[in-house]
Amino acid sequence: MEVRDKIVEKAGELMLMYGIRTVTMDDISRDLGISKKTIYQYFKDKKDLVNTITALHLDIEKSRFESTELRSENSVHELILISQCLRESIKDMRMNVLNDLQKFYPEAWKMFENFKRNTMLCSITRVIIKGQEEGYFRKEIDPHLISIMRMEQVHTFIINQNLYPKEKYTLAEVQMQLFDHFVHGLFTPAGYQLFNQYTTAKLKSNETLS
DNA sequence: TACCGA
DNA sequence: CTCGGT
Repeated sequence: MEVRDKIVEKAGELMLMYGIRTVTMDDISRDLGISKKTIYQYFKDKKDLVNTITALHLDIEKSRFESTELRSENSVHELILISQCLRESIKDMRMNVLNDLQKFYPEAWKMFENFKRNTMLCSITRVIIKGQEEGYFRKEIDPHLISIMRMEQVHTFIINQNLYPKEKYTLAEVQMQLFDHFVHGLFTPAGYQLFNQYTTAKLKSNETLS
């Protein structure tokens, strides 16, 4: 494996775990057993390294969002897959990391915002349109408006954790509630019925697992 | 590894 | 003093 890739991999791992500012260039080089000089042969500065890691991370995320269309049987199923992607990508984001990006790495933060406003938004908008064509989602829904609302809703509750009592709910629980509320405003009776088939099937498979 | 400067 | 950068 290329030295550059090792740097990106290790730095990304450390920064995801401990936050960006708490991981120093010394930490990264020590962990890899290389000199700082070597890192600076591949990256102009720390900002450059952070941007590279962010871009790579978002690239992987993007391909996950773009895979839902092929993997899904219908729009209701795809909506479930997209929400899984959403939850996964939330799980990967440590609040520490997002704050550091927002405050000290504005370029990388912009990448995140673009990702949110492009990839995630497009996925949701597209699945809503598909669902309307298939008769599972209500025609009265404006796909563009409602997908923006959904996106902002998800994001607001990540960024602003003091919106809900943290001792009472986990972020995952909050997001599940929001998802449930969202889909039930979206479904036609046929969509609702199909959705329940998926969720009860999921419960059964969980029972066999445990 | 030592060192400088923010 | 800490940490990015030389």
